[in-house]
Amino acid sequence: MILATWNVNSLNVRLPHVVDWLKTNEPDVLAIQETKLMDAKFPRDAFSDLGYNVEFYGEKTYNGVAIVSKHPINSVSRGLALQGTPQQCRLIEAEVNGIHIMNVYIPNGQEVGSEKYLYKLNWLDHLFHHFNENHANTTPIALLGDFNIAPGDDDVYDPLETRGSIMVSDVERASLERFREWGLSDSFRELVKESGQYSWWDYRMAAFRRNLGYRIDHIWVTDPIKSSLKRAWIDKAPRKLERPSDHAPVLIEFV
DNA sequence: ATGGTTGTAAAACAA
Repeated sequence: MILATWNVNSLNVRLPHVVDWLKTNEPDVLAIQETKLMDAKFPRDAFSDLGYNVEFYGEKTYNGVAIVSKHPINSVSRGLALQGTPQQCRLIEAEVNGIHIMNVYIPNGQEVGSEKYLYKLNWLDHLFHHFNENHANTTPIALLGDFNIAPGDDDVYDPLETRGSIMVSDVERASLERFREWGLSDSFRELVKESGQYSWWDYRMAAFRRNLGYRIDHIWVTDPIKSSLKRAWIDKAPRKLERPSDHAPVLIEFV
């Protein structure tokens, strides 16, 4: 079974890339973030024409998530309610092949200490409580998506230059570590130990060409999946295309 | 510290 995650930064613009990529890679499940599409405008047919089912949760201009799957998508649930703030479309979850798929677009946070940063930490708190209340770490769960956090110093191009900044700060990392303590493992790091492996490169400063990246897109899994992991990789090919997303797909294979 | 780029959508804002 192959699970994948990809922040496409506008499904409208990226649909040709996504369709080509699905044809080439044929994952069982693809979790998409930043569709930036209202549900009424979601290109469902583009996926069904390829033999994929799709469930989505979107809004105008920002955010938006979708689960694409060869298999039936059951028990779909959308959203994460935070008191006092309007809902943003950042979470969609479902059962696929006996696996609980949780597709997240964790807030970027903009700058450490900003209002958006506090929202990011608050959102992570709510996500963690949602885990504690609704799930057991003995069941097959994949938490995947754009986490907007580089878990370790090997996951960023320059740990000294970026130290303490957004996606790297100790507080963000500590918030994410709770999920590890709860029973999730970073599947990529279970299998790949090298540094310099990134999933996001800023559009600016020729960051991709210079490999000035961050590994912020993740597939974190519980032990039933971890114990059968075969492969984990980042597919940089779509990042090299004309008009690419700033993120590359991340994949795992397990039996 | 600022700026560099892309997407949305029509001037900023988010990333």
